[in-house]
Amino acid sequence: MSRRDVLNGIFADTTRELAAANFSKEADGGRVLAGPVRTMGLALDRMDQEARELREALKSGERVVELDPELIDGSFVRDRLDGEVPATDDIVRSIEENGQEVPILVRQHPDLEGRYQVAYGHRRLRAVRLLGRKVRAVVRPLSDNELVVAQGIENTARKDLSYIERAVFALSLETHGFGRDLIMQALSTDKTELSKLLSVAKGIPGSLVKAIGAAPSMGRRRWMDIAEKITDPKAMEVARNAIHRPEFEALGSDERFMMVLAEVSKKPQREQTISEWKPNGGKVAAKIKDTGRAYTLSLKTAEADEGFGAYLTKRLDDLYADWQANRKSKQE
DNA sequence: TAACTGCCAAGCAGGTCTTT
DNA sequence: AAAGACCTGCTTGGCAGTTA
Repeated sequence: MSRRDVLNGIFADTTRELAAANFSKEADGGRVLAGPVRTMGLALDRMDQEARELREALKSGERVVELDPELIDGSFVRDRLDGEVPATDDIVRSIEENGQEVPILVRQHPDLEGRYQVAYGHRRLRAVRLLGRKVRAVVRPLSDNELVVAQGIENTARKDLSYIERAVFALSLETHGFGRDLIMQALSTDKTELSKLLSVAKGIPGSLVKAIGAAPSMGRRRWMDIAEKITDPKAMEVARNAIHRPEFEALGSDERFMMVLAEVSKKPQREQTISEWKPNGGKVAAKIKDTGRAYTLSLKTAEADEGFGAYLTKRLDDLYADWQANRKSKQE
C-alpha cells in the first residue's frame, strides 16, 4: 500500500465529514453555526489539523510499520469499559477478511524501552491481537497532552463512546491532572457538558459502572438520574444488591442499566414495627403494626374475653382525651 | 415520539484586586 | 486590615435541534 493509500485510509472519513461541514457553512450563508453542527465542526477542524500534521510527519519520514501487538500497551488513560473485543465483533471479521486497512497511532512508551503506547486504535489493536497478526501502526513522538487529545478526538469524531465512557474518560483525565481546557478539547465538549460528565462519573461508584457496562443507548439524563438517586445510601444498597443478582449477569449492558434504574427508582417500603401485647392472666392477644402512616391493632380474643374489642371501641373518646391531656402536660 | 445532546443563562464559590 | 467589586471556574436548570 502506498503512502497516499495510507493517508486515504486514515482520513477518508474525515475528509468526507469536513466536506460536509464546509458545505453546511456555505449553505448557511457563512453565519456562525451553533449546536451539534458547530461542535462537530470544531472536532473536525481539529482532526483536519491532526491530519495535516500527520501528513507532514509522514512526509518527513514517518511511516507505517508492522509491530508485535504484545509490545503495545493501552493508553495510560482508559476510555472504554468493555474489555476484550469478542471474536464475533465486526472489526475482527473485517480485519480477518480485508486485512488491517487503517493503521493505529502509537508512541514510544515513555517508561519502557522497546514498548509502545496507543494513542488511538485500541479496538483495532485488540482485534489484531485476537487474530494473532502483526499490527500496522504509525509511530509518532507524542506528549501526554497530544496523546489524550488524539485519543479523545478520535473517539468523539467516531461517536463510539457511550455517555458513561465519556464521563469515565473525563474523570480519568482529571485524575491524571489534566486541566479542564485540555479535557474539553479531548472530548470536543464545553465546560457545561464537562461539568455534568464529571459529576456523573464522580457520583456513581466505579464498581457499579463496571457492572453495568457501557450502556450505549443511555444518555446524560438517565445516568444523572441514577447518580442523583444513589446519593441516598439505601438506594445505593439496592443498586449493589441488584448487580449481584444471578439474572443481572445474563442481561445486556442497556438492560442492566434499566434494571438498576428501576430498582433504585422504587419507593422504599416504610419500615414496619410489629409487636404483640398479652395481658397477665387474660385470654386476649393483640398484634400491633406501625408503618408510620397507619397504626393497626388487631385483637384475637378467646370466648371469655370476646367483649374486649367492643369495650375498647366505646372507650376510644376517653382514651384519646386522656392521651391529649397527657401530651399537653408533657409539653408544658 | 421519547430520548439524546449541545448550548444558553443564571447563579454559586473562591480568589484577587481596589478602595477606604 | 476589612469590605466590596470584580473575575474566573464551575454547576444547575432548562430549552431546542437531532436521532433512532
